[in-house]
Amino acid sequence: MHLEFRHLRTIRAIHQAGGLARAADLLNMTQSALSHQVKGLEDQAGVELFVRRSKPLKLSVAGLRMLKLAERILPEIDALEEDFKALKSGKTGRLHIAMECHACFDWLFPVLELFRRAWPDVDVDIRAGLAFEALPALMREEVDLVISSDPVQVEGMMFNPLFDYHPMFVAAASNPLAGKDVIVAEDFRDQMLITYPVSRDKLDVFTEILSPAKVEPRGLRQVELTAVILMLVGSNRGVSVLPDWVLRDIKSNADYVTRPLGPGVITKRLYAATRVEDTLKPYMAHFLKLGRSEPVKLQRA
Amino acid sequence: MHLEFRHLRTIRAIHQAGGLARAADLLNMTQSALSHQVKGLEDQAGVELFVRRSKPLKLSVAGLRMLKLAERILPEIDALEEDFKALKSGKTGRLHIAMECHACFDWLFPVLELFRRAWPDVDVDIRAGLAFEALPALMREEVDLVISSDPVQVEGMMFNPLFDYHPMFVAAASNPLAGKDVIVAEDFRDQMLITYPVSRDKLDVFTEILSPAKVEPRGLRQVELTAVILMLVGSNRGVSVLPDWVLRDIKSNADYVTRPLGPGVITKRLYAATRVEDTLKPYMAHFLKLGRSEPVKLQRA
DNA sequence: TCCGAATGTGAGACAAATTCATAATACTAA
DNA sequence: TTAGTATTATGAATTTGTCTCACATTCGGA
Repeated sequence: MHLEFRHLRTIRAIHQAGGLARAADLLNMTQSALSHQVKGLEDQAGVELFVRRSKPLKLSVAGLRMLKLAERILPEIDALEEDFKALKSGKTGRLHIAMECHACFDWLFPVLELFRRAWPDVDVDIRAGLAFEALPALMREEVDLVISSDPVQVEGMMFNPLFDYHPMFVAAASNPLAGKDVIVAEDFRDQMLITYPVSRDKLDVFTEILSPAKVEPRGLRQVELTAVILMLVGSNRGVSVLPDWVLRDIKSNADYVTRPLGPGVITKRLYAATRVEDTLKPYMAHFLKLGRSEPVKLQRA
Repeated sequence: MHLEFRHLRTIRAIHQAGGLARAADLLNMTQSALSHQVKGLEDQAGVELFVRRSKPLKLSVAGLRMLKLAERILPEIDALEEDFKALKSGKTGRLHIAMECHACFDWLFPVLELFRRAWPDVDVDIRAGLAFEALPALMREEVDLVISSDPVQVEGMMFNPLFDYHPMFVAAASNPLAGKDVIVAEDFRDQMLITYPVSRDKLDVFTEILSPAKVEPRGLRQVELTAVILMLVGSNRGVSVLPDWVLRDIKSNADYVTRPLGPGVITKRLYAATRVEDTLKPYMAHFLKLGRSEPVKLQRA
């Protein structure tokens, strides 16, 4: 049975119009075409859809069954078209974010809260699973935005700068290094270093300080959660290097000391990588704007 | 946007098969045709339905939205086809009955009870409203069966005989006519006659007795319900003529007398009129069988 | 950088849907 | 009944759309 949407519309129109000729008008086609179509449909279905004995053509039992289907399905099609229209105009869409940066939760969450309120119809998600390669996933449209501090030139991708930050040294107030104003690579030799569980090329402390100086810390410990890292640091089980925005809460805490890394001032920039065709979408533009301004405000607060 | 079921099937197949070429196999068409179709669909929708960057073609966000629709709608289509198949094989259908015979409730109800148990999927109804013309309604498929005792030759209709009955005279035991063994037309001259509220040509007492003899009863009273007629007769407010099956309950009641009409024995036959094309449907055949056998059993009980 | 697999393109064949003109049929009102 | 009107059916020609075939293109991995 070769049913088509056309047929459902026909059934509905004939029912509404109460007759074939009027229905033909409704559907902008000739009465003849409708007659042919109806006949073909009945042949296909092998069932009489209409009562032909009476002149203003009327639905039969089977026809009514089909009408019910039509009235259930056709609005769904319209809904789909509405959704597509919204998609095209950018009112709706998907914003699945992959973070290459563990500590980014801290500012990303407040930003996403603001975003959700402005774009309730956009499907938001964060993929913290750093196991997979974020940029290829972005290309494959498995995610729509990647937070990263390592911009690369890739066709079809765009690295939108968000804000600058400084990797900061953090240790317990009781740690001997608390006496120094600036921490340099050599200072790590006697320390247990606590980092997120990612490869060294994703960790500022290695890329900016230790690797260039070819210094290896006394020991290394990998911890998932920022709060746990701070706890361990607080009890002097090790030291760490974290973005400054993470440390705003403990700057005024007497148990900790935070120090800039040296010798020179180290500044890093965070980027949001997107597919070029997405960059112009209104909700994406809005998210980028929030991602530029909000974290800065947070740092000041 | 010119969506068709074909497209929904395509979306689903591509998702299932995980690629355009494999999907083409699934749908028994060339990969080329699918490619054309998909392109056309995307043009129509104005939305990218697929991620083309990676080679085994994959659904995009919009594509997934459409997939959801497909998975909701396609099973419904299948269900419809199932229903139609069942309709064709006659498992399901409609049996709306019109009665030209008021008293038929008495045997029809038990018959319908039996029928409902055997054909639960057939939509059963009785239209007692005798206001409308039953046979034209049958033709127009407003009803599917007409109980009648006046067979007529009509193209496309069939009068299936059910059973024979005898119109019987009934009166109060105190009525003078109780003394007679057989009641003839002249006997009605002094009586108040109680009938159903239908035209004379539908009443056995007129068609069989009074009209031929050109006798008019003393008075006429029209009452809707059989039980009320019997009540009035019991209190000797009038006499009546009813089919014998209605009177089986009062045959043994000392308040009433029932007498045959004369001079000759009067036998009438009840028919079930159907449209010829319905007559072969299994459920219809079954109903006719029940209509032939059950009322006879009832009369004996 | 090359190979193989997967998708895209264009022309022609074919099927299906539509239209126009007209016939057949049912309803309505006198 | 019957004429008149409204409604549906039919047939042939035309248009539209979809498929296949053959070939071009692109992508991903060795």
